[in-house]
Amino acid sequence: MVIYMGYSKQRESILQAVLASGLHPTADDVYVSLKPRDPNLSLGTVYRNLNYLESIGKIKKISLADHPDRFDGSLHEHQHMMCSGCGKVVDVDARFPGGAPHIQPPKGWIPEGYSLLFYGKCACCADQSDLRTP
Amino acid sequence: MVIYMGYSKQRESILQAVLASGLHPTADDVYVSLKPRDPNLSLGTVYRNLNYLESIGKIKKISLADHPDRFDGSLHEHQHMMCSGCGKVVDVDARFPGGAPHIQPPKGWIPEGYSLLFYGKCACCADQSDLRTP
DNA sequence: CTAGGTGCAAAGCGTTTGCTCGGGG
DNA sequence: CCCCGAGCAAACGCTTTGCACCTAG
Repeated sequence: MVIYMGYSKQRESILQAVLASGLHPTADDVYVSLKPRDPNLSLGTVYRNLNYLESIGKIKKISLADHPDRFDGSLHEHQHMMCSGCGKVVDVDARFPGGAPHIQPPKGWIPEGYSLLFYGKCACCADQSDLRTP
Repeated sequence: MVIYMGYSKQRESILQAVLASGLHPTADDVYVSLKPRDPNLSLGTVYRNLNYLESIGKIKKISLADHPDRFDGSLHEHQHMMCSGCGKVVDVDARFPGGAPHIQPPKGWIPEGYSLLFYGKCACCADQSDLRTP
């Protein structure tokens, strides 16, 4: 069942790849995972479709400083934590004891939202730091 | 008075340019602002020094999705709001009624911090949207 | 004298885009 | 048939880097 218009085999499998992976794949992750089954697939197509799928709200893009963007098929409100070592991203659910972050917008500005990203070291990158600094 | 070791005229003026500008300049902003007084200055040097100054904690880097990084000479705890139109960044002070954002870190992860960025439309970009969609 | 910084230019990376061809409806 | 979308490769914007020269200490 195709829910959106503008069908193509590639678009379908790119969406499925993001939904299936619980790992917030990068464009290249998606490309690499699909390439074996579809040897003609091109990276440009992956980028185009990921952006398209984001624009129609079927997936979300996670922009990360100094790491390639990642994509997320989970549309419910949640936050992410990124490993500052390897760039891996996991879901976390944040508690805001006093409500969501809020500011007094500067004069003349129209607030649109905020982005909140936690960062830290994942288990395996933490281990590596231990080894390097014994 | 030179507070840090490893002095150079360029490094000094790059630091001063960031401190003097209240506008969270990009590397290129700094380059353009200094070029007239120092025609031999190269963009690579600006990048190198901005990164160096950040690494020793004299300035902070603000990473922004889809816009060049910006640099901030204000070291006190504060937040930023970025215009989704033109990329301009202003300081805002966020109030967290119940304390700063907090999460239960995933098993094995070592939390390091978080980044919080508000976004919206600045006065002049908001005006332009009004004109385009009357 | 020498350690480190500069200037320059080229390369790097992730991402986007122009063009032509192909396949779905 | 027609049009959207794929494939390919080149271009893009920002940033980093290799190398030879220069400069502060």
